[in-house]
Amino acid sequence: MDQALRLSTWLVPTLREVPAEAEVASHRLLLRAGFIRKVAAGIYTLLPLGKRVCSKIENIVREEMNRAGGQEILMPILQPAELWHRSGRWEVYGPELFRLKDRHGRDFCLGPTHEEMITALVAAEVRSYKQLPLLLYQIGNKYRDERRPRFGLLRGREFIMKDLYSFDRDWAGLEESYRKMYEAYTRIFTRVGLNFRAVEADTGAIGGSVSHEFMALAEAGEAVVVYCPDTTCGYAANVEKAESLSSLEEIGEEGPIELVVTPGVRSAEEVAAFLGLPVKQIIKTLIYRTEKGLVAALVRGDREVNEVKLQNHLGVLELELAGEDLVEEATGAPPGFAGPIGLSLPLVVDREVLHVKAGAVGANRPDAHYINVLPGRDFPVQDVADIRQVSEGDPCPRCGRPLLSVRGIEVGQIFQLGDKYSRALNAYYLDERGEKRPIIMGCYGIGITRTMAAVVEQHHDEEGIIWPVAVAPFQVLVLPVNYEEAPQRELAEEIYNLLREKGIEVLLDDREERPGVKFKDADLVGYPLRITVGRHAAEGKVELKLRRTGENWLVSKGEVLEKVTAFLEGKEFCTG
RNA sequence: CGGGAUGUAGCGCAGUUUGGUUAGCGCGCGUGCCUUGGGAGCACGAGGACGGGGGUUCAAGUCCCCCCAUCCCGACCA
Repeated sequence: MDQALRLSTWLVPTLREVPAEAEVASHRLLLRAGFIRKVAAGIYTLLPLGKRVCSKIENIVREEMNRAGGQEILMPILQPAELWHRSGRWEVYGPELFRLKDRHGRDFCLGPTHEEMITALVAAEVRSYKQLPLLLYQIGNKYRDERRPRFGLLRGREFIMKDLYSFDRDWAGLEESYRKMYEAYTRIFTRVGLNFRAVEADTGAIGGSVSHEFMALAEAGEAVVVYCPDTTCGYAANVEKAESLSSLEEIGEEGPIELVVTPGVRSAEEVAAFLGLPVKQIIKTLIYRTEKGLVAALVRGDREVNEVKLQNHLGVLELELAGEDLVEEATGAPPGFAGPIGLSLPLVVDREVLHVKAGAVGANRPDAHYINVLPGRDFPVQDVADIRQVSEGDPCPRCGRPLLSVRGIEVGQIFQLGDKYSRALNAYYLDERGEKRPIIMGCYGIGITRTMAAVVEQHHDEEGIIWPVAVAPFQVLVLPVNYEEAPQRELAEEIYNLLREKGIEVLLDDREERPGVKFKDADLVGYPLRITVGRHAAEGKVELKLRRTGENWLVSKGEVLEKVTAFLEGKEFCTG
């Protein structure tokens, strides 16, 4: 027989008080409801209920990966540095890679992702175009030594991820694999009950060209998404990647450049106010430090620099605002007075800056700015790029409508990688004509544990979690109000056994607790359906209560199975 | 990594400013009685040596130094 699903024997340590460390809803509730416990910063144990939810999500993912033609494998977490040297990422990945040595002093790392390992596998095993396309995936632990783990399962250092890799003969094949995965992801996140949006994304450290992120919409999300309100346009992108129509507005009228004294006036807003100019007429000069040296980035005063775009444009691994001392060394003035004129640093000019005809810029000396500065005449504009951060209200790059913005949790990301890894790790095949060609790859990740937290972010109330049926740890809780009273106990047991036999995931709260405690726990844990066996037990009647709406019905025991089944199948649920 | 804060019982906190009996409170936990439709009540009880190390002092949870851990705010990612 199956294991006893009796709450008295399960480890479900609910907490009445909120641990001080928990900030966001999912973290707080998963701790309080007894789903997870912290082991170290960003490292958690999944308790029985947490493990059940996680398995539910994994199974949905597995079904959809299989449906899309994926084959499940399992690769080691421990990876030899050798593989990472070959792709060049041993250096590129930086401190986020957990590194360790074996007893012989050889370097290893804990896998944050598996492009190297799987490409090496495929390189060794795949020779012919007849073996392609190939979709391989796994579900397992991943390790990233995050700068700042936080929010419980939302950003851990150890987490569970599904990663699938596609191997195709050419780019057309890759696009087909990518499309399949896009559809599979849409099905998965719909099935787990998330309100999500697929958006265009930057490719970051993984590399590649085209990429989409799947964002669960939530205030706790760390990502910001902009999207077009016109659904037929449908533009949506991570702000890191988002573009906007450039303003073509010409600002100011050409005139002779002039030096003005601006004591203590630093920020674009201050400069604009001091000079009596609109902020957009200021040209901001920001000094960045990279591993290749300092660079200056120029944007309009009313814009912000998008550091991801700038980083990609420059092709550098490290990019951060230069400190005060470096700025002073490079410009001869404290921050706030940097400008492009006479500056001996590479200049990256945002394309909107070209339309400023009489800008104000720092003079690279304390307490002074130039006005009537004309780009191209007064400073060189060889390196022009889109480096501005898009924000809400900016015009959609496709249709020009004002963009909206929301916060999201990145629960999945898909990439078209191309041949970056196959060339590095020697994954080639022979085509029909016997010619050697690189395998064209894609990779596709889903954060399983993060998805679990995202579901909680979207499905909870003051009392606790409200699990969607598809991922609930148990679908039904049978709750005898007083387990010591024979009629209640017997009826509860009867219903519990009946539902179990029918394959319904049911848990019996057989604890000798007072009713209030049981009710509070039931709401906190978030079972979608509760069957209360109480004062009507003697008449053979029980109450069904929906966690989501709070609705409840008194039904006789003969009707229970039908009602429960109808609810679980998502049919109309009524008193009948 | 930079900035801010915290570390006292399983959880939440007080005590630290102004060193001084035996370190407290609520919840939780154990036993008993009582109670049983929204985290009951009474009684008894167990549990910490104050994140770690060093120092000052007759005396340190309290003052000083170093270290560690955790959380929050900024630059990265599933």
